[in-house]
Amino acid sequence: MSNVVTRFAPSPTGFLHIGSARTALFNWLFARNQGGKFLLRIEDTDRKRYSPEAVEAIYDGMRWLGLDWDEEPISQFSRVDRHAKVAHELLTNGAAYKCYSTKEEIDAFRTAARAAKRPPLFRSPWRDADSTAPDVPYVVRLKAPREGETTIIDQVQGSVTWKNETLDDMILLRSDGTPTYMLAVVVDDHDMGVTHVIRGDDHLTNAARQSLIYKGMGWDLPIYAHIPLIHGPDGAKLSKRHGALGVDAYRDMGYLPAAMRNYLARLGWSHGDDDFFTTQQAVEWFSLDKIGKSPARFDFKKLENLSGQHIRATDNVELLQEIEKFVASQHLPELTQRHREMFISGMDSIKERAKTLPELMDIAYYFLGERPFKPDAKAGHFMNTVSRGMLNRLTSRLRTVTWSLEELEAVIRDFAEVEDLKLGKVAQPLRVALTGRTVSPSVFDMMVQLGKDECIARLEDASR
RNA sequence: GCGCCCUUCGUCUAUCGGUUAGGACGCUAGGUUUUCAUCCUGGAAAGAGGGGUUCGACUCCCCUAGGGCGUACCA
Repeated sequence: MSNVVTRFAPSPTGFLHIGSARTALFNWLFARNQGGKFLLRIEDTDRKRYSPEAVEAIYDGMRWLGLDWDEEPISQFSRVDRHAKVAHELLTNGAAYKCYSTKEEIDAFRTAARAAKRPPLFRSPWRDADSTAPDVPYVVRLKAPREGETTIIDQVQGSVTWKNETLDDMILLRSDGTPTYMLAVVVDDHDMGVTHVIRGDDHLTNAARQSLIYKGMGWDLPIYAHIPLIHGPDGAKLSKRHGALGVDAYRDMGYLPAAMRNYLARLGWSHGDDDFFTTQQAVEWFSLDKIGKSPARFDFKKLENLSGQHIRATDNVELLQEIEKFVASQHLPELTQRHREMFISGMDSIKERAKTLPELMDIAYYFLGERPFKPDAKAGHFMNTVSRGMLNRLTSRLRTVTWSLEELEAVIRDFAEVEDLKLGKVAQPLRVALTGRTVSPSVFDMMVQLGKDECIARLEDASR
């Protein structure tokens, strides 16, 4: 095992955001590719928003996506004492200072700065003051350098430089003594031994600011990789109005986790011209330098196509397991043993007709449903006195058939010839009689699978 | 406002100075076919704009435009 350690650090917002899921996937792929560790940390310091259910939702999403993590997840909130300790160390070694400015003073400063067209970065008067200070609440601020520049070497963004005058003295510890996100992230990443920070590029500026904390503590910087965000189909930031935001929504729509991983990985990362690949291949191929810098738009059509390809490529027994998981997650009636057997025997012909699990189940209606199979609106057009008569004659012939695929096909083709009909003219009413629908797998395949008794019974239902 | 990032077919992308700019999704014209799919064959479709550098730029540099992110005692 290498020393690579990556982490995924979501806030428990109630669901696993699809964009976060991709970030998690990249961290997971990199760790697995390197033979390192992939850790999970829940950023639950905002207690107003915290709930155990929200944390569970993150785990659920991760499990569904098949992103397994190493070691126990870390609760950021549980580490507040450690964060405060680091803040005080920073205070002691002069890398931070106590700031007694009130919110009102800060607001006034910003308003004035804006009016004077100066940067609204707050310049605390306490930065260079004596530590002999009033006995009132204070915040701990980082004493950020005001001269020179800070450069972040990023595996995706390249070398990015900021003038230090554009970086502020950010707050490390709030006036109530709790740590801010900026401090907590740095301390946790360091303590967890994180070697590679792979996260959304909305954090790029934060990397520069956070690097100053590392410097203040004399810690080594992790390797950064800021990946571009995912946008909606219209190019705008992915939001509620684009629909499906959480990975649970994709599970509910019946996409295969493998397809999801494939699609998400391909959004912003490439391996030559490969579009369709297994998770194992993605793990083998993954590298940070093949991640692009521009944001990608979410394309449902492509996801759907990939989902269909994965369904077709999945082993039948495995696919049945996916169906059962889906059925359970949607609280649908459990499959019976007969259903399972029918799925296995008919899978080859139904799986090439479906792009999602619900579609798969819809096509399986011919054995999931129960007799009698009443024709739906479209199918009804195929049932009339003429077709019923034809079907009756066919039924009598079928009673003497031994029901092998070859014989069935031969008999029905011969029957069509005798009736002076094209095969389709026989097959379509037959399909309707057997399934009540105009769309289904091959009638020959279905008949063999359903068995003679069942088919004859359905034909008799239809003749009434 | 300031800072940083981005810009190849409608979409995801390949290309790492020299290609008829390739693939995939989608679209489209056919073929296979008992329906629907699958599958097969073909087609339309791109370097944001303007300057440089160079024998030669999609590729390197600058400017413009457009988009994104950041600029909190949120994370």
